[in-house]
Amino acid sequence: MLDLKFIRAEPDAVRAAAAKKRIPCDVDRILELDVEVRARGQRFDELRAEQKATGKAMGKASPQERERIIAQQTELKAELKVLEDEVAALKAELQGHLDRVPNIPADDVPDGVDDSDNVEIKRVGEPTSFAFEPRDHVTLAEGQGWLDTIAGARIAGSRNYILKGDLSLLEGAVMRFALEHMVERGFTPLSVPTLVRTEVMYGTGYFPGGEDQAYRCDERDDLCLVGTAEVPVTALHAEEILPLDQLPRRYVALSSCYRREAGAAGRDTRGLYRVHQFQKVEQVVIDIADAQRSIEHHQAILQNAEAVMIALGLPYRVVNVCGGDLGQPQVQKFDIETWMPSREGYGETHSASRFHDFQARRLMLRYRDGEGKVHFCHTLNNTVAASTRMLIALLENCQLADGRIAVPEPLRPYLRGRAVLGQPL
RNA sequence: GGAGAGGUGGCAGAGUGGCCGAAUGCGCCUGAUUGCUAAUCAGGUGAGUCGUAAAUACGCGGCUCCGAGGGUUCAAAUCCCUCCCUCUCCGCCA
Repeated sequence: MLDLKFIRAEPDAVRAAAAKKRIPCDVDRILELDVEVRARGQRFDELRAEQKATGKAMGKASPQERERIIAQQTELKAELKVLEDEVAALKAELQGHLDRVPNIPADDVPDGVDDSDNVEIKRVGEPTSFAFEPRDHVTLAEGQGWLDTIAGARIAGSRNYILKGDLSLLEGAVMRFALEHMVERGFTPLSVPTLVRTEVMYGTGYFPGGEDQAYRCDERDDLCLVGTAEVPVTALHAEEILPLDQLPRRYVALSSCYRREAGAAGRDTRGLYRVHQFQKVEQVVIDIADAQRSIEHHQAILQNAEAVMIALGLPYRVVNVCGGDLGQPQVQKFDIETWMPSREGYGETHSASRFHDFQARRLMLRYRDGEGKVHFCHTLNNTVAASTRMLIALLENCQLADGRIAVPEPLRPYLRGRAVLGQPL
């Protein structure tokens, strides 16, 4: 959410942002409603002041005066009720608009419509070359008896899967490696709820707009399954005013992630690329409202993830996500895309976002500066490792000619020292 | 899930219809005093919003907020209803 005062002062910046992000936004209506709400709000405040002042005289009034006052107050009350309802309706409409106003993208966010317009800014490693015909991750995993998508679908529907044996262990190894990698870098590990109140989905900017992508409980419980630990972790300090000396906060959390993938029917149906449930290690930074500091954090969390990829020897590139592919809340987003031989291309494995105070404003996540003034924090987050897409990259890039998998050195301690997994196929 | 007790400012804790945005204590800030520290004394110390103003500064003024939302009343922290949360006991259970 943007500051209404900012929208009032810089309506053209908001219009430009909406255009760049291809998100509809009726700035004129917002400004109209803003004027109306304030005008009627002022009138309401005046009447209310009158009501209170008169009411206070009541206690000391004589019986005759009381009758007169009550008559006067009854009239006021009716007028106030009408005004109050009007203001409430206007505010609700205004809030409905504000909930959908996009955050302002950074100047160096490229113009573009969709992910095909994202701009590559860095490439590390070369696409893996093989002296043999490489297998895709499904062929490898099924060949080794490590993957059962038929049973997954029978149990939980399409886009669900069962990892077995060493692939299940490899998943654990990657997650554990990623988690410890971040703990070493000073991030505080958290175990968090993945079933959260709907208001938390709203606070982090997933709602309104992302309802189709999230699983919700039925009306008995006002809860949703999160698509990422970003949601509960960013909301950890909601409604708080953090002391300056406790910032920045750096958190890392391993969690299950749930995605409905509505609208993706028919896309990436084979294998583990697009699934309803996976595990992910996520990093979140909360700090003061300073654009430059946020940029530094953004670079830092990007590097934290890149270090994982480099340690695992996986070829990847970094893209600067274009306006049309950016979500409503982000100021800027850098995706890491990892080489996936079966796709003969790079596939998104990480997403590093910075939000300025967009999430913090909704979450009422604030801090007190050196002068005692209260501000909304800045928030950022990035993937460290997402299980299924990481497994695709590992299986396909680290496969040997005989269908076994060479384990990157950093993962071996989590696999009892084994350097190779599987049997010759 | 059943029974009971509660949710008030950074914390503790008063307040059962108007004089309460809220006693008191602790903490914190400023000043006074004091070799230093401690102690003592005086004053101050929530968030938000609207207005005033050259100003997102200081100040001044209004309004909102006593878990959330509704209701009763001329008037609600206080009475009623619903929900959320915490604690105690019982039941169930990984």
